[in-house]
Amino acid sequence: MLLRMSSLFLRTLRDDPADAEVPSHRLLARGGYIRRAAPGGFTWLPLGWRVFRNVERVVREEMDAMGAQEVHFPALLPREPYEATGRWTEYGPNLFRLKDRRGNDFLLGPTHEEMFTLLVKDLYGSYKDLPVSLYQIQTKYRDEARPRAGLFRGREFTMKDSYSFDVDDAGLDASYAAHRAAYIRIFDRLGLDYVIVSAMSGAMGGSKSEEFLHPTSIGEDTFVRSPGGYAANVEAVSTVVPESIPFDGLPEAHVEDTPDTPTIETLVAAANELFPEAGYTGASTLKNVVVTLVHPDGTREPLVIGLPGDRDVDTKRLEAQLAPAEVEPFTDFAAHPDLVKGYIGPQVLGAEGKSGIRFLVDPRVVPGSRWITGANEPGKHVFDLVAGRDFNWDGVIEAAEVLPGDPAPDGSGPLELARGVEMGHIFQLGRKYAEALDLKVLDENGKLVTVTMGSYGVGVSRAVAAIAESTHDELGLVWPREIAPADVHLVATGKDAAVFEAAQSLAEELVAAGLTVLYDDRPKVSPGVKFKDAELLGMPTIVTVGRGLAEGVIEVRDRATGERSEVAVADAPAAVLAAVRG
RNA sequence: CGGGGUGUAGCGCAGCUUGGUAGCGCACCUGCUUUGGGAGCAGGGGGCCGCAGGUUCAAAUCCUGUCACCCCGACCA
Repeated sequence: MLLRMSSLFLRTLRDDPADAEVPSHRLLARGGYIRRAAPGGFTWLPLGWRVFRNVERVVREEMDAMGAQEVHFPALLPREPYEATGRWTEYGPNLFRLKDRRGNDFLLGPTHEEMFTLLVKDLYGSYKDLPVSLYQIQTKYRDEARPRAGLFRGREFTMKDSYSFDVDDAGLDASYAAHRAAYIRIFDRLGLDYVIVSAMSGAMGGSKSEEFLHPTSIGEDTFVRSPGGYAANVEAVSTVVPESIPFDGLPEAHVEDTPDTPTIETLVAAANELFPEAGYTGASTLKNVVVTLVHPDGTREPLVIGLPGDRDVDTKRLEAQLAPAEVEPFTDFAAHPDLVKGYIGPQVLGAEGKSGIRFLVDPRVVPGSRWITGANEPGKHVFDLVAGRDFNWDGVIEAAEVLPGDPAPDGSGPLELARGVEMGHIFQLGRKYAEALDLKVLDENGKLVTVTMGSYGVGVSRAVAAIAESTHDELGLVWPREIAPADVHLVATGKDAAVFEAAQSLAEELVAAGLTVLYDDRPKVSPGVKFKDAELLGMPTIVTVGRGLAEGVIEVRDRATGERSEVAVADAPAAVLAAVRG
């Protein structure tokens, strides 16, 4: 394949687009790879589309290799299947909903669990048909509140999604493992750094879920890792629970005046003034955070979270625990006189308490632990309030923020926090969708059994952005060979006809050998412009035919390392092929 | 969802305070010169000044609304 710059549909920009913040977005726009077409939607230009298809090809090859079969659904889907699983409403405002001319409801698919489940139900009915894994590479639509960072978070994007169908849990484990291995191969081939982290498992009851995160400072997900190899999404981190303490010998609770202590800092200062020998810290206090739970059916319920005062509630962790309910700030103190703003204490909380308000505590609140907390009276706090003796709770919740240095739950050392972007997600769905949509097969005894499923996704368009983000340098893009839009960027400089003839014949030889060559054959363009463009566009090998030709040499340069060498014209094709094929 | 900022040619920006012919650089076209690190000179084409209302003899400019984009925040008991 020969791409001639003189006729390629391409215009590079000298200045960064003002709305592009992250490097990948800036460089992809400047290099003429993508063009913004709508809020959260991009047009792929010829070079960009070549990169996109290369990523897609890697994904497709690995999915095929693991035995998954490719299908293709419409993006425009009817309401009914999504109604059956509750997601028509549960998905909320992120779902693009529309009506046809007769007034029937449709949606633009944000993900396709329902459709795959129904497809298998349509065609298969026996355990002998299973296992089967199906996938598609599809345009997905999510009405994001705030599309961001170019291709990283759009409202239209491309995802490879696959679904496994098995008759039993052992089968699901095998399908899950096969996908996991395929994903490792995919991200290795794409040249993307990744960390496999355990994702939410709690709320879905033991089902397994892992995310492939690409570590980057612009990432939207926070994850943790330990020196001993533990890695998890911050939402999935479980707290190391301290030992319970016997009540014997613990002091009695006592109420103290603590005026003007609206924050934990001021409260700790006041406490240490009252009892200088105690050495109180934020972790000695129990703060009781009120939120409003909004259930999917619209009912609202106040909920109090009790947690050590040195930690804030992590909204993402909280919501992950409470899903599908959503959390909103609590404002309605007027309707709940038992809640004394700023001085809420657990004595009035819980199903058994005076207020009857549900009270969940952090796992660190174990029986026998002693706390300074609100006395349910303005200006007063209670000290030495003992959990399990002086107050009780309705349950335990992992809602406190995870802090650097917290112990890893598997004992592998202190945790560090890092940011990442989700590139892939593998998930044991279990029987949720199969049950909702009644996907059953006959087993070997002729009995109907519900199929168990997994769902697995890779962000294809996002991977393009992540690769650009992770490999660029100050001059421009630096594509890994596997996904570069061309193998070689061949630059002809000067105005000498001999240069263009030599470059042309080299280009033809390389193309004949199977390479894709991006040939800068533009006449009357100065060398500086051509070199800058070559660096911006980021082909892995840059070959220059120019002033060296008089001495019978051309220059071969590696975009990533900057290494350059001169080779004799006659040896050039072989030298370039060697560089490209490593 | 809240706060702040910005919308003027393909890209980057000025003009708006004080209403009166829409400008600059890059890119694009023509000619001449130049050709190893984003060339020079001369000439040229390209604008619903985000959109919709309003005020005015007259609106890019003032007012109202709306949409979009960018940034920050999302709870502090």
